[in-house]
Amino acid sequence: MADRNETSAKIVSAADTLFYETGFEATSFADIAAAVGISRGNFYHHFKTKDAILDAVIDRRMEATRAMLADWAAEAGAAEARILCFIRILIVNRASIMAYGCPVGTLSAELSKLDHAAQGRAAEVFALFRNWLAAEFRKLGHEDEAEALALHVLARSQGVAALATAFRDEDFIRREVAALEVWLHSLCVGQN
Amino acid sequence: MADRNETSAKIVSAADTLFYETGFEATSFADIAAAVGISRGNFYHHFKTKDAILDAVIDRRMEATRAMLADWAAEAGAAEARILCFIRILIVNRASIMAYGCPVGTLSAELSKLDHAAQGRAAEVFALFRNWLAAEFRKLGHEDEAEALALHVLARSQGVAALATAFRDEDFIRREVAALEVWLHSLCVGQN
DNA sequence: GTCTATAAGGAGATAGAC
DNA sequence: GTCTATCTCCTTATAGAC
Repeated sequence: MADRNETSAKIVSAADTLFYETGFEATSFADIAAAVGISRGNFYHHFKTKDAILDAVIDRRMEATRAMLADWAAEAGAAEARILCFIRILIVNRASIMAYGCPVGTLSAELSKLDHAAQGRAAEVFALFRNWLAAEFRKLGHEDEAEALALHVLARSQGVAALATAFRDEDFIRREVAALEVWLHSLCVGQN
Repeated sequence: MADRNETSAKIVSAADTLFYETGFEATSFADIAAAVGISRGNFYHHFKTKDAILDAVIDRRMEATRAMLADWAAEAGAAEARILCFIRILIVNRASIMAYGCPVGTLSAELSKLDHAAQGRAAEVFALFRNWLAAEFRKLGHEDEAEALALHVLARSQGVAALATAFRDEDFIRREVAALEVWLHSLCVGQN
């Protein structure tokens, strides 16, 4: 649906980046068209409205997230190692996080303020992480608290991203990631 | 500076609310003028540019934050009780946080994406909380870690606000606040 | 200090030629 | 499938009457 052809895919890819780096509202059709290298007129052949592009961008992010979570499940053997993959995105993506925040959290926040129809779909990207993390915590033996633990990790990582953007402090990111690793390990002792 | 007269103060107050509830970029002069009940023309008599209103709004938030922190310092005796005042804003303001997020964090995030000149001033509101919290942690005897602990509490509360907005989950807020209270108390044992 | 009227430009969106 | 030209609406901002 999102990648009917090459030009459509390029548009969605450029919109994805621009929505992340400058925001949904602040990104104009002209900006996306310029990034792809097509005219504004041609643009409307592929997407009728700005909301249609947003839907395609969220589709793209859903797919990319599913692929990333599947990769982590394939690479790392134990649940603790898999959850560590999630926590360490903060380190891997620290440069873009300090500049633009978390793509999931900032889009969700912006759409909430705009009272946009797609805010529920944006939260589904969050839900993908939440459900994946909860499944991993269940594997660690935390059946009853799995959902709460998943939300806790998600919240900690969102908070780190928010402050990292405000203060541009890389040491802070590393400190918080280290603290999260200690916290996670304390949950695994004797249960892994 | 911000409240030269009554109309100016009304404009800044209305802009403060609108910037929070719908975002800086998405709020137009017409929106603010309509909220105050004045014409767009009159508007420019008080503020020449949109950035000038933003500066005044940040000034207003800085003042309001200083006043709130001073109140907490006056009300609550021990450092633990004061820090609890901060943590419990999440409960007190849960309705608006679930709808629009944290006013400090969401403005900071939006200005970062816009690469706006005022993003540093928006981060100063964060710094007000950080410095105040750090001072309280020092009183608890955590001299060396005071800054790190302050950033940690700030990050936890930012993360809770971000996910509360995405999932509109009040129970989640209460759970995380309870966890923060336990964490804080563990830092106070034998040192308060 | 407040208003109406209006300028100048950019936004989303459309029509139709090639 | 891509383009240019255009439409309409809304934005920030100004001019000038009262």
